[in-house]
Amino acid sequence: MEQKIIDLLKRSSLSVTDSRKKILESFFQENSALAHADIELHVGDEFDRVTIYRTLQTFVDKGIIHTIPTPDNAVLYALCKDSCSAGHHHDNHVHFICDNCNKTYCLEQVVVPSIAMPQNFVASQIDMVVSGICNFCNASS
Amino acid sequence: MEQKIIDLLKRSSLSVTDSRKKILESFFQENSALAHADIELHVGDEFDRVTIYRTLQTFVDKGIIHTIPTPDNAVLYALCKDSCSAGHHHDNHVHFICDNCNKTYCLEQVVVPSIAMPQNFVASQIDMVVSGICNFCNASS
DNA sequence: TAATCTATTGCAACATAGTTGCAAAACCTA
DNA sequence: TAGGTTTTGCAACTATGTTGCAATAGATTA
Repeated sequence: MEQKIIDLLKRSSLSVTDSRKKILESFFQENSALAHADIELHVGDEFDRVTIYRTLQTFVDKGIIHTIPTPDNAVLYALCKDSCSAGHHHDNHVHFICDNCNKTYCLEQVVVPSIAMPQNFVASQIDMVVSGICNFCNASS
Repeated sequence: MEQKIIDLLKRSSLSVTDSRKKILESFFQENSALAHADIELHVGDEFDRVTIYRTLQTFVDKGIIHTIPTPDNAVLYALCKDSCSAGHHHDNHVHFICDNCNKTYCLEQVVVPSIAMPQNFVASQIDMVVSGICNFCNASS
């Protein structure tokens, strides 16, 4: 784990610092998307609020994580797959928000469908967010 | 215009007040989605910030407007079509954000496609936000 | 592994967005 | 137009996010 995280940071040409390691660890431990507040909880008061904001921004810039738009306008972050690179995200998958447990997942295997646009509209990016009940909540009820 | 707005308010069993009229007017004048800040600009300092927040919330509750999730997590509001009613929105259309003029439109004629969900995931709502260049910006370049 | 240079962090202060309680004002009904 | 009810404005507060700058930690090279 520790080594995997260090490798990822080096591969992204980022210096390996305690806060970056701890924050990345949060993402590897949870397999769902995290809000800034979730991360603050996870790392405790070991690091400054500002550091977390800046670290998340750095990770987004480097293509390590991507943001997810949600209907209630909370900012969520999730790990990118390997195909993402700095400044060029490939997260064309659907995001799923569970109304029950409130977790957000990347449905890597569900690709956003292409749609027909009206005359003279040109699409460059499509975000698709589905809400409902996730597999874990369905299984446990 | 004035009468159309008053009718809409009465139909929604809301009392007809100056702020509600002025805020609805903003939506009818602009045919794109509006952020809280846009509305504040439009109505000037005639009404309190808090009143605008509360009025928008009331309109959402009554099915007069709906919110639009955006990739940069700004809250946008747009008029609902007649098929919307209190507590029950039918805005299953695609939303479009222009990267050039930065306006957001409801593409009423483009319906969100249904997608196949993975085992045990059940979808109840789908939001689809497309960004790119709108017809107006394409035509004028 | 010590010296140095650069990148990162923490602090403080600030900016913006949104919420709540309560008294005053506006609206609706009869 | 008098009454009760709803809406508004004000003030204060919370949450969220940003910026500049000095101190610190990480990386590099000898």
